[in-house]
Formats: sequence, structure tokens, C-alpha cells
Amino acid sequence: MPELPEVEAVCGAAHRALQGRRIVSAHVLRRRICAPQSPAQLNRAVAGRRFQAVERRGKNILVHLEGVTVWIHLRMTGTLYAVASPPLCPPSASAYFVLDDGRALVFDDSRGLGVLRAATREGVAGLLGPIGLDALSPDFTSERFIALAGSTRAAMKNFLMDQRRVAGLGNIYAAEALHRAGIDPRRPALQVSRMRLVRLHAAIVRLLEEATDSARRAYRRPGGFSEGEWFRAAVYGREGLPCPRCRRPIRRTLQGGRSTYFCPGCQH
DNA sequence: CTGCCCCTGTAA
DNA sequence: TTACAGGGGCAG
Repeated sequence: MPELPEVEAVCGAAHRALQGRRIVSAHVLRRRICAPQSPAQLNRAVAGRRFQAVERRGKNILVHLEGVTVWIHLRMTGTLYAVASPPLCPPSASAYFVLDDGRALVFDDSRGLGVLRAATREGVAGLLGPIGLDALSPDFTSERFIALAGSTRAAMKNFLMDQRRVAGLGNIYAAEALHRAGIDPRRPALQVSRMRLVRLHAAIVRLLEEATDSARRAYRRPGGFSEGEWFRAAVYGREGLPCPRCRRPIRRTLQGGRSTYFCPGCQH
């Protein structure tokens, strides 16, 4: 589920739940999600610590406590929400943190692919690895975007999804942004003109801002994102349906083993 | 670069 | 029963 907008909404929820709180204990229900750390190690690292701030970098969530940071990546199906404590966790819960106000923050993840780890502030960089510019940060300018594209031989969509270059775009928004900008996802980044990259950069920022806005609203409804449609895709998941701009049927193809949706009529 | 893996759920 | 799913790491 989560790309940048959803992660941003989840961060907001985590912030609201943790504001002014102390972590009483951490409970990892699937030990592989924190490996090579053990659940006991993780609990020892965070128990008793006061919450400071939540930070998002691309799709990574950093929960800063006094002296320790918890790194969370939701991967495909993860989410965070607060519940009453002792927590009534669904079977799909990967972990939960008991808070000092009688509530708990649950890391729910039906596929269990999400990860969780504790680190010192200095250790965080090592966990995240090489990560590019966050797509919603002020540093993500069209100039820097053009420079990044200019040094990439890969196809545009793969370039957009490469978190080492631009952090935050996933399969849906990469496809949607390229459609808005009228660029063929298969075209090598290297050969897209400056003008079109400027247009794409603007499309990315606007798209993510819009989506973040509605993700925040959708998340506050009971049931969260899953409850009905909150984002209207123009191409993603719409193979065979008419393009909203030119009415040609949307096509689906594979790039890097993942589905790409685009309109052959208005993306070149 | 491709293909496979992690895992569970859902739909064709 | 198979294919596919919004992510990412790894081996070849």
C-alpha cells in the first residue's frame, strides 16, 4: 500500500499517538522483521525512552526517541495506528509499542514484509543506505532532478523508482507522474529533454502534494486507506480502459519485473 | 540488467 | 489453481 503520501499520513498518526509519550515496552511478533536484532534487544533499546519526533525520508519512517531512533519501513502492506492497551492486535500485527498513557502503537502488516530496527542517531544512515533526495523536500528542485536524469541510462520509470536518486516514488505515482507529463515510461532518462523534465518535476511535486493531502484525510477515516477509493489513478491498474486525456486504451507492460501502465496515445 | 526471494491475501 | 499485489535486497 504505502508510497510517500501514505507514509506521510502514517507518520502524522504516529506523531499524534506518540506526542508527549514514553515507550513502556516494544513487542516484536515476527522476529525476522528486526533481524539480526532480537525482539529482546529491540525492547531493551527503546523501553523507558521518551518520544522526540517522527521523521520521514522517502518511504522510511524514523521515530526518534531520546538517544535511540527506531527505523520502520512499511514495505507493501504495513501501517501504523494507535489502539487501547493492552492491545487487541489483529493476527496480522508485526509489532506493537506500549505507551505510558495506556495506549499502544501497532505495526500492522498483513504480508509481514515490513521491517523495524533500532539504531543510534549515527547508526541510522547505515540502516537506510544510500538514499536520494526526498521528493517533497525543498531540495528537490528541477535543476537537481535534471542533473540526476542526465546521468541515468535506465528507463524513465525505473529512474523514478530508484530510491537512491529520488526517494518516495513507487509504482503508482511513477506511472501517474509520467502520464501527467506525457512521457513514455520506457524512454531512457538520458534522452528526455530539459523542457519535459521540468514539466515532469512539476507534475511529481503537484501529484505528491495532492495525494498526501487526500491520504491524510483518508487515513483519519475509520478503516484507513483501505476504505474505498481515495486516489483516482489515470493509468495505474487501468489496462484496456480509455485514457482520460485522449481516450486511447491504457496499456500494461513489464519493467524490472513490475507492471507499468501508460497511454500509448499521449505518452512519448 | 534479470530473476528470485521474503510473506499473505485476493481475484481471475 | 495460478497470477498478481503499492517494496526492496540479493545472487547470478
